[in-house]
Amino acid sequence: MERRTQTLADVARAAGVSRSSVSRVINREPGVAPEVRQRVEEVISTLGYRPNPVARALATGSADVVELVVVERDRRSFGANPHYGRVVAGILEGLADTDVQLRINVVEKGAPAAALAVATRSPGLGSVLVNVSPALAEDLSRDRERMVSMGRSAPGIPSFTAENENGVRSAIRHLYALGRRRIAAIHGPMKNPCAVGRRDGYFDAIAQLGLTPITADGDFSRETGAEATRRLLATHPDLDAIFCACDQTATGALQVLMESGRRVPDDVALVGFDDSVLAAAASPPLTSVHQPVEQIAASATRLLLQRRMDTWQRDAFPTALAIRKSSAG
Amino acid sequence: MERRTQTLADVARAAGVSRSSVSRVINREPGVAPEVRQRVEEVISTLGYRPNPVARALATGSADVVELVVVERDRRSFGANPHYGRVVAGILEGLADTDVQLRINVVEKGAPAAALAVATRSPGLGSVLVNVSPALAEDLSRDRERMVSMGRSAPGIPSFTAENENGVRSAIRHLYALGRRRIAAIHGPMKNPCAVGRRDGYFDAIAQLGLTPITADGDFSRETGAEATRRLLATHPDLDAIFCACDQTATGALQVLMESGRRVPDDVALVGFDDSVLAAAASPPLTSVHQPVEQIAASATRLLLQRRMDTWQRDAFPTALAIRKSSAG
DNA sequence: TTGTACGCGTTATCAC
DNA sequence: GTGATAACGCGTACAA
Repeated sequence: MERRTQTLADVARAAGVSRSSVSRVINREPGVAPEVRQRVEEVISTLGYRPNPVARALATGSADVVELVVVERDRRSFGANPHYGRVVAGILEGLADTDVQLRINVVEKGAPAAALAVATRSPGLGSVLVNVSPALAEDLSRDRERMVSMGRSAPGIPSFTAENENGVRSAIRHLYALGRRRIAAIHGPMKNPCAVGRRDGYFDAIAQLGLTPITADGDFSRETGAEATRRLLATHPDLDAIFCACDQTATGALQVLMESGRRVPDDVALVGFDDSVLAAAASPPLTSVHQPVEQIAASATRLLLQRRMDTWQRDAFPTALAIRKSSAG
Repeated sequence: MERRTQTLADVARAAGVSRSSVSRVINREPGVAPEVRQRVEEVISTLGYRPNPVARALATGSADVVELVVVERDRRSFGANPHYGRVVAGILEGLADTDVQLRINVVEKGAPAAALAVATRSPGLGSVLVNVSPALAEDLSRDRERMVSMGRSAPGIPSFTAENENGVRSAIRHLYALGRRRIAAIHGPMKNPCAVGRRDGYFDAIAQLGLTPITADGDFSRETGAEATRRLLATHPDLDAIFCACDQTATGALQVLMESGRRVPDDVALVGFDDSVLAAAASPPLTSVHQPVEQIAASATRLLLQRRMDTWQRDAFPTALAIRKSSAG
């Protein structure tokens, strides 16, 4: 019953050809007689043959693996951040029906040794970089050529990102249309290009609308979102709207707003960025700039899957404002 | 510079022994002269030799891979559920310093074909099952022996879970101590053993305290949490506390409670289960039964890593009540 | 205890 | 166009 899994040799024998020919058929190489190709393909499907990826990896020297390289404080914070769940899901989507595996690498912040360990692994199809600084990207590119970055980009590395500026602009305009005129912003870490883009979008929109910018710095975390909100309320007790650089930050802001006795959205409207599960789960539900993280990750992955990848590709995906109660009329 | 990666043969040559001996040293096999072992180990470290996992996999017929098998509606819902982020982080923790990879398999609900596809992959060290029904587990066990289940268990499969009953009991007692006497519960799906355990814990605690049970059914989702809360408020407008089978459900309940004009915790106290990022991010922050998901996943993974795994191991991890504002004094 | 020789399943380089 | 044959790097009976 438990028949040994079929091999290339089995197929060759059944088709009456050599293993070389079968290999050529499998890899869609030219230089095979049509009738031979036909017969081999039939045998393959009747036998249910599937090439052994391990043997192939040994022979070619490169495995069918895509690596996700994430820089985070530690594994815990990687697991707790909803963003990475979406990234993983997106990569898996790009890998569907592909027999390519996903390998996850969490590089702990400020641990160059770990980064080096990552590089010593056997080479794969390439790496998806998330939250990787240009310096580390430079380091990595010494051992691996095929890389693509989500959001953060280093020169020479193709990057896929969301239209951060546009997304924030639409959010600010939305708040303006609601009658809000004292619209504050809590930024993300300025080492992060996405955060920079969102900040720029805020200042741009505010200027265009003839309003006065009110800002506080943060680092994408809930904690700094809360602190920043306290500072903002102290210095600008009359603000009537807050835009946060990400949903996590927005949840912190929401908690402080409620504590301070403000009603959301009646007194202060609140808008986040990401449209993660946190936005939909908040009370009241958060209006948020939707970012197609899954799509972005899937596209980045598919680029890696290509034999010859265009090193200069840079795609920006459109965002869309998901309007919920936290900024209702 | 770019010297070819070191191989077993290189080590053997440098140490003046045969490849077999080097292989034995690497795999810690007995029957090697101490001095030979010593010398080989030195050469290995000076050369910086690392065994090629691909070649090893081909030779042994089994790769250094742990599979995560998750049954979910689709990839999107996998990525959106904070629980899986923690599971992945836990597995990665269990795999630290191990060179073992993680392969993620999202089996779409009601797609037996997909489940079969999972089974056709090359065998690895074993599989961590999450949310897998006993029937599917039975199916899978036909092609793979080494499996361990998180939460849900099928006969013959070792399972790691949290002390669901105890966790809920402590939550209910906490609410009772706060003076709450009309404590409702929103259950999870009864196909899920964890949900069953939490329901049992609720009924048990309620009975011990001499209270009357007030319950509604749910499926761990935010949506059903909201619906169930509406039903509960309609039939029991005087309830003063709700326990939810998971945090997602609790966020739905919180939204409806706020909509209905109830104050949390003043009018109705709320407690969730999981202590996920959703609990800490909610407004007000949710009291929740902390479940050491990462630890559980790491332990399950380490069991898989053992050469001979005890098939009858069943561990239940203690929970701890994380008290926050939603059930404050 | 140590070494020889072969197998794992595929790709790649040659001749033919 | 096709088919031997040698890698790829390692595990492992078996013999020495």
